[in-house]
Order: sequence, then C-alpha cells, then structure tokens
Amino acid sequence: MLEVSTLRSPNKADRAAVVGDHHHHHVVGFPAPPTTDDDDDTFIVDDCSLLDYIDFSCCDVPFFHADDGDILPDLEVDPTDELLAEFESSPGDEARTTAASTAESEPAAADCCGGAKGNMKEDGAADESSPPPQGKKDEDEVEAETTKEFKNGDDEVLSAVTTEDSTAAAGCDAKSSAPSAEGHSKRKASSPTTTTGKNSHGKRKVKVDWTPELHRRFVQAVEQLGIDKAVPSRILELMGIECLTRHNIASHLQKYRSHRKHLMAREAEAASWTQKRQMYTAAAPAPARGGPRKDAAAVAPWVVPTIGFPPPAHAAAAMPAMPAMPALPAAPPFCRPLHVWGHPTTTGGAEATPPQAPAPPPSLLPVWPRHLAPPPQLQLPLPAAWAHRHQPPVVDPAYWQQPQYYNVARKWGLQAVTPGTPCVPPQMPPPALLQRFPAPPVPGMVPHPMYIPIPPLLPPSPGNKLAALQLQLDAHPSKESIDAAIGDVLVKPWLPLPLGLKPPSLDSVMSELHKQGIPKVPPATASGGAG
DNA sequence: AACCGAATAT
DNA sequence: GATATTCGGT
Repeated sequence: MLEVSTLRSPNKADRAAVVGDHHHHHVVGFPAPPTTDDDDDTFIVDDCSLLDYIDFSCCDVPFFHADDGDILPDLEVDPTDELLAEFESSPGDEARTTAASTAESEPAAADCCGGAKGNMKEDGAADESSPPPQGKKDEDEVEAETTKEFKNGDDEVLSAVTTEDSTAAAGCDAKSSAPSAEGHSKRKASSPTTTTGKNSHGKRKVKVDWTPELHRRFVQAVEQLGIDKAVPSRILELMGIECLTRHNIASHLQKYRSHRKHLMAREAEAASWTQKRQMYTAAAPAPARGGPRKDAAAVAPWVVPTIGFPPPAHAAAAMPAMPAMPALPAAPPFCRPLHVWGHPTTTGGAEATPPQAPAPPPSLLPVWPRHLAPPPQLQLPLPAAWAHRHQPPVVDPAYWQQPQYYNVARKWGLQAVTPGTPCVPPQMPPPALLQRFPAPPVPGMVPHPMYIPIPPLLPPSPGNKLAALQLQLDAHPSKESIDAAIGDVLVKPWLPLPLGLKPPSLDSVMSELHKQGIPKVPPATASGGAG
C-alpha cells in the first residue's frame, strides 16, 4: 500500500510514538489490499506490478505523494503521529489545516488532471506580498509558477496555497480509497519557520516528488541527450512535463550526476581493490599451515563477511564441484518498488523480471517490508538453520541485490546491474581503472574463490608489504568493493599476475585446501566455467 | 540575460 | 536523504 506522503517532521521518535495506530493510515492510489489495517504479508506486490497498480490514467505523470520514499523506509511510521503532533503543538496551523482538509476531504475535489499534474508538495503558506529581492529570482519564480499546473493562471497566490494544497493532495489522491487521508496527511505541523513554507521571496515552495515514473522519464531524457549534453533545459523539453521547472530538473540532475559519480568511483575502487587482492593472492607463497580454517576466512576479503554465515542452500549446492560459473546477479523479480529508480527504457514491467534469475529466498532480503515480500511461488526453500538469519551470507550474489546495494545502482543508472534492459551502455570508469584482462585462466586458479578460503597469509611484518596491504584491504573493504570483487571474480576469475610473481602451483593450492578441509577440486572442473 | 552547476539550505 | 534555493561562473 502506499501512504500519503506527509510533510512530516523528520523526528522519527515523534512518529514512533503513535506507531501502531493503523486507523489513520492513508492509502492512496492502490486498490485496497485485503487487510488494509494491518501491515501483514497479505499484500504482495512486486516492483513491476507496483507501478502497475498506480493508476496513471488521469495524470500525465504519476505524481503521487504516496511516493516511494515514504513507503518502504518508513514502514513503521504512521502519519497519525504527525497529526497528533499537529493538533498538539501548533494550533495556529491547525486552523488553516483543518479548513483545507475539509475541502480536500471531498472526493469530488479530486481530479487528478484538473488539479495538478505534479505531485508537488506544498510546504506552507505563501507570502505573496513580499517582493523578490532579486530580479533574477523573480524571473525564475515566474517560470516556476507558469509551469506549474496549479498556478491556476491568474489565481491569487494566497488562494493558490489552498488550491495548490488541495490539488496536489486531493488531485493525486483522488483515486485514493481513503478520501479523508489527504486531509490529514497533507500537512503536518512542522516547525513554523519551515511549515510556513515560504522561501526567501515569500513565494510558494513546492516540492516535486520524483516518482519512479517521473525519474524514468528524466533518465530517458538524459540518455537521449547524452550524459554530457543533458542540461536542465533540454531535459525539461524532452520530458515534456509542464509542471516541472528547470530548477527542478537541475536539482534532480545534480543529484543524478552525484550518484552516478559516486557509483562509478566505487566501481573503480572495487576494481582496483580486486586487482590488488588478486595480486596478493597470486603472489602469496605457500602459507604457513596449521591455521584453522576460520583464520583463513578471517583474512580473506571475500570470506570475511561470511563469518558466521554458512552459504545459502543454492550456493552450497554449487560448491562441491564448482563446475559452472554462476550466473551474474540479476535483478530479483520482485524489486523493491520504493526508491527503486526504474529503468528509463522500460515502462514498469520488464525491467525487474529477468527470467534467468530465481528469486532470492525471502529470508535473504530481510530489509524488505513484509508486505512486499515475494509471492509464495517465488520463494525458495531454505534450510531451517538459515530461516532465522537476519543477515544474508555475503557470498551469495543475491545478497548484493539487497535494496541498499542493488537498488542504488539501479536507481542512479549503473544499468549494468539491470540485465535485460536495452539502454545506453553503462558509464564505466576509465579503462585504466577498469582493466579487463582477456588472458586465459591461470592454471591452478580456482574459478570460484568466493567460496574457497584462501590459504593463510603471511604474518604481517615490517618488510612484508603484501601482508600489510592485505591487512589494510581486509580492514576496510567496502561492501561495494566486495560486491564488485565478486562480480569480477565471477566474470573473470583470472587476473594478471604481477610482474615477477609466479602463480602458485595447482598442487600447492590443492594441497593447502585439502589441509583446510576443502575437498580437492578436480582440475577439469576447477578450470571450467571461465568462459 | 539566460543558463549551468556546485554549494548550501530546508 | 531528497529537494529547493542560492550563488558564482560562463
């Protein structure tokens, strides 16, 4: 279900105070699940279908206050508390609020098209009397006002406040099955300064909800223009959404670029890290024996996160022989709908259903809201011993499909993680940072080191730079780095050996593995799967 | 003047 | 963290 996004206080503690009072849940835009009052598992919807649930028919663009951001991250949050806070703490605002809510609560007022095409959030009243200090800004304001649907032409700003409010809320909530929801959720008592909602010029401050669909359009435009030529004005043109302003686009574009940059930087870091890691692994001579297997795991980057977590069923099943390279992580068929920035080139359905990717067991996705759990038919059996795990084994590629790792990339355009989506090639770091080595597999290199503890490393010593490096790497391998490392390993288990270093012989590797209780892998299978 | 983008504010 | 606004540069 979707809850109306409220201009709530960021103070989660406040909201938590009333968690549990489901009576005031604001459901909008979706058919009411069987049990609307309970956050139970009955309402199952996947990423794709979630979009389908949204009725965009009356809107040019699905601007919803029931935005992604408000659903998943704040599942436990009940907007009611905000209401309570409002009534308790800001009687002044309440007058206006109640009045507005009354008007909005009328379903008749809900005309998605008529009111606002945009899911603009109005932060507060406007003070139209104060002239803008800067002429430039004045122009911008004009632009904004003219482009916004709820400008209502020559409507007075003051009236626009209520109008805007009602249109933004009721307009999009029109389809809502909770008629009175918008009234409550629309405004909440935040600090008077912020809730007054006026910017420095006393103009309306309207927030744009960048819904997945809206973002999809955005990215589509950006890709169409090219990441380099994508400027707000052009993007705005291509998007063709009146209610957006160039500033809205610019702001979003800024963040979009920022995220991309961030992701690529980490990708580069991961690649670099992987390379170093491989260098050391290859360079490390036969390790001292006797160390328990746990120790080896403690120093092996890809094993470190697995401490305490046995591999999942499907991973374990593939371990003994390790003949085939596991498929690259694919988008789970039930992608989290919120804060998942759908791929621009897909329209809400195809992106999240790669046929080759079985759904990860639900227990591997602990952060997902229960009501968004995968359908039962997609749930894989899991060993009982694993059923209780709250943290998935990192060795499982599915782990990296967790929203916090997977969806971020999806959202911000590293489309490489969304298989099957026809789109512009992902922006990759410079070749220098992402070296690909088409060299054949090195004999003796196990193609799937993820699941194999590497031999114990040399004890750190002043002269042992490799050991020092290892420690450093082990100390702070980011999950993203590990993720990328895993990806690298999966794709190309071989990496160039540093000059002057010789790879360990197959016998030595196998011998060491055997000492540590790992059954020897037949060379035929060990070298397979590289292609 | 218009626009862009980074920095900053909300 | 998301979005808006400001500000300096082009």
